[in-house]
Amino acid sequence: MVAATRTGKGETLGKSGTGAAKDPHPTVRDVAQRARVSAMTVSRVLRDDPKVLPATADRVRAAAAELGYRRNEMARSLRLGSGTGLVGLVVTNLANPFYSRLALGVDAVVGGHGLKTVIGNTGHDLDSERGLVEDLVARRVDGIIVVPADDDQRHLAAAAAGGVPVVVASRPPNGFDADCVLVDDHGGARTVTRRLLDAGHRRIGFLGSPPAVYTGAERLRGFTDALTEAGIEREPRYVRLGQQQTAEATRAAADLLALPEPPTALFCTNNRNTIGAFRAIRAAGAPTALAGFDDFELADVLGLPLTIAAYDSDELGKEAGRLLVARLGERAAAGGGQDGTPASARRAVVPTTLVHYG
Amino acid sequence: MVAATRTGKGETLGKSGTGAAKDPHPTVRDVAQRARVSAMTVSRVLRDDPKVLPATADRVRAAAAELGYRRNEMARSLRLGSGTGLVGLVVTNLANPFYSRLALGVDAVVGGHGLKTVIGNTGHDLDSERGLVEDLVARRVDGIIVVPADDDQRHLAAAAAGGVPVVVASRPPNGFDADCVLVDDHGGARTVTRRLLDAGHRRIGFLGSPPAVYTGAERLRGFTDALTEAGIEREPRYVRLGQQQTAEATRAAADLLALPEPPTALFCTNNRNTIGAFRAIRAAGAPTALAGFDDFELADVLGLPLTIAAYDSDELGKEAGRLLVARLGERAAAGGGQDGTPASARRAVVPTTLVHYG
DNA sequence: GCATCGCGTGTTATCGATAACACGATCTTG
DNA sequence: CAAGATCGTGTTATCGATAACACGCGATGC
Repeated sequence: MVAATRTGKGETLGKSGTGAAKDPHPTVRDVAQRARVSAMTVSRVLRDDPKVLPATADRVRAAAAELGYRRNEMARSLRLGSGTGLVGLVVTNLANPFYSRLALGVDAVVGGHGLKTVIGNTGHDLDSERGLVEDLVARRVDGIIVVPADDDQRHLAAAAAGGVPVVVASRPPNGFDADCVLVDDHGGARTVTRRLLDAGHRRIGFLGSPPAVYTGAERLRGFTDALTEAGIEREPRYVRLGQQQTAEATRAAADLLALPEPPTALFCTNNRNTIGAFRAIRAAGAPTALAGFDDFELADVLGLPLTIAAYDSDELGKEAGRLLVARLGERAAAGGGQDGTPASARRAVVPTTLVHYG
Repeated sequence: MVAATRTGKGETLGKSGTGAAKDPHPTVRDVAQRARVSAMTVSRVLRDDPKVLPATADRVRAAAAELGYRRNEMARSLRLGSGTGLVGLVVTNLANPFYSRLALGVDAVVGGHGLKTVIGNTGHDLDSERGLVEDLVARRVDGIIVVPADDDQRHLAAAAAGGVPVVVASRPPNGFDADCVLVDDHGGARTVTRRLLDAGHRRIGFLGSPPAVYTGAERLRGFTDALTEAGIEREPRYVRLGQQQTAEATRAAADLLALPEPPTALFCTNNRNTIGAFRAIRAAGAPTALAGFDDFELADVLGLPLTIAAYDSDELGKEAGRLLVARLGERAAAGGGQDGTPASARRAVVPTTLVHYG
C-alpha cells in the first residue's frame, strides 16, 4: 500500500526528481517516509529512546544520514517548552578588546552549558540597546547579559520583570534588581593613586571618561579618596573628564601639562586616556609619570614609569556567565513550583592587580 | 457566557492570582482573552492588518501592553517558513581585535537587514568548529560566515550542500564551492617587500605563521615573488615559520639577528610576529628595519622604520555580510521557483594599503 | 424583496518535533 | 488456556503564531 499519508511536501510539491540532497532541511517526516516508519519513531531514534527495535533504528539512522537530516532545534524547543538555548550578550563596543574578551569569557562559560551566545553591539547608543534587548526577548533567549550604555535601564527592568534573567556587567543595575558583576573600580583607582603618592607625587592630574559612566565615577572616587587619605585636596584644574578617544585624551593631557604648575603625574581611568596621555607626555618631553586603569599591549615599551590597575575582562565575562547559568539552574529547578522567592540578586566583584612598567 | 475556551494555561493551571505581570511570556491567547477577542485578531493587530476595527485594535494593544506581551519570533518564523533571522559567525579567536572588528562588520551589515549575529569561537580547534557549525545548522540560522580553522572544511561543504548559504572569510573554500572574501595577501606582501628592497635592503628575514594557514602561505609567496623580481633568491636560513605568539616570534627573530650575516630587515606576516620581532630588535640594539602585515596600535611609537601592509578587517566582515545578504536575497527571490542555477560563487578581495612609520 | 457583496471575526489546519495515549502482537502466569 | 503484562509502533494533540477559509450581519443592487 506504500503508505501515502496525505501530508508531506514530497507528495504535494512533487520535487524536481533528481537529487534528494538538495532539499533544504528535511524533516522527521521525510526521514520517516524514507525509513518506512512514522515520524514518532524517527523522533524516538533521535532521542535514543531504547524502545525501538535495533533494526528499525538502523533503518532510521541510515535514512537520516542519507538525507543529511538535522533536527530543528527551534521547533524542538518550542514543543518542549525548554529554553531556546540562546543567551543574549549586549555590549557597547565589541571592537574594544576589553569587550571582545568579555564576550569570549561569557561564551566560554555558557557554551559549556550547551548555550550559544547572540551578540549585539550598541555603539554606546541607548536606542540601539533598547532595540537589541527587545529583539532578544522576542527571540526568547534564555537570559541576557548586558553592559548598559546609559543609566537609563528601563528596558532592562522591563525584560527582567517579564521573566527574562538579566545580568548586568561592569556597572550596577539601576532602577531594578538583578545579578551583576563589577570591577573593583574604587579600590583599583585608590591603590594606583596611592602608589603615585608613595613615589612622592603631590600634583596629580586626572583624565577620565564621562562622569555619567559608572566606572568613571567610581574611579574618580577612588582617586579622590587616596588623595584625601594623604591629606591632599583634589584640585579641579587638574581634572579633565569626558575623553573617550585617544586623540581627545592627548589634547586634555597637553592642557594639563601646559599649566603653570603642571602635574608631575597623570592618572587615567582607561587605556584610551592612558595612551592619549602618553602621546602628550612624549610630545612635551616631560618626565611626567603615568598611571591608569586597564592594561594594554606594548605598555612595557613606552619608556616612562607606568603603573596600571589591571583586571581580567575575560574573567568578568565568565563571572557574568556563571551568574546567569546559576539563575537558569534555579529557574529550571523551581519549575512550575510555587516558591515565589527568586533568591535575591547576587553581586560579584572582580579584583584588580597592580602592574608596574618602566 | 464568558467564553472559556478549554485551552489556555490561565484556565487549567489557575495561576497564583495576584499579578499578571509575572507570567513569563504571555501568548497571543493570553492577550486575546484579556481583550475578549480571538487569538487570530490579536495576531492581526500585531501584524497591522487593517481589517480590524480601530476600537478592537486598541483594546488588543492595551491588553498586550498591560501583559508586557512580546510575540515569539521563533514560533513565528516556524509558522511562516521564513528564516530565523539569525546569522552564524564562526571565528578562530574573538580576543584578537582583528576578528572582533570583523564580527562587528558582519553584524553591522546583516543587522541592517534585520538579522542577528550568533557568534561562535573555535580557538583554532577543528572539532570545536565542526560542533559549532553543526549546532548553527540545527538552529536553522539563515546563513553562516566562517573563518575556517583548518584546510579540512568537510563540515562546511556538508552545510552548504544541505542548503545553508556559507560565506568563507579570510581564506578560500576548500573542497566545495562558496562565496568568499579574501585579503590581498600576495599583493600586500609583495608591495611591502618591494618597499624594503627599494630602501636598499638585500638580506631580508621572514617571520611567518604556520605555512598550513592560507594567509601565511600567500604572504610568503608574495614575499618570495618580490625577491625574485629583484633578482634575489630567498635564503632558507632567513625564513622562520610557525610562530603564533609574540614570545615565539621574539625568539625566532633573535635567532635571525644572531646569524653571522644577519638580515638588515625583517618581514613579518602578522602583528604577533611584528611585535615579537620588535622586541628582539630592541633587545639586540640593532638598526634592523621592520615590515609586516596588520596594523596595530602604538606602531608609531616604536622608534624604528616600520612599514605595514594594513587592511580593514571591519571591511572584510562587511563584505562577507554583503555576500551573505545577497545570497539570502536571491534565495528569497527564487522562492519555490525551479531555476536551479544558484548563481556561481562570488569572490571578493579586500585591498591592503601601505603604511609607513618611523 | 431577495440575492449578493464586503467587512470584521472566529475556526481549523499548519510549521517541526514530541508527550501522552492507543493499539495490535507476543509473552507470561495461575 | 484465558487474562493481563510488555513491547514496538502509530495517532492525536500540543508548543505559539498565522494563512486560508468560514461565517454572520448590515448594505447595496436591480
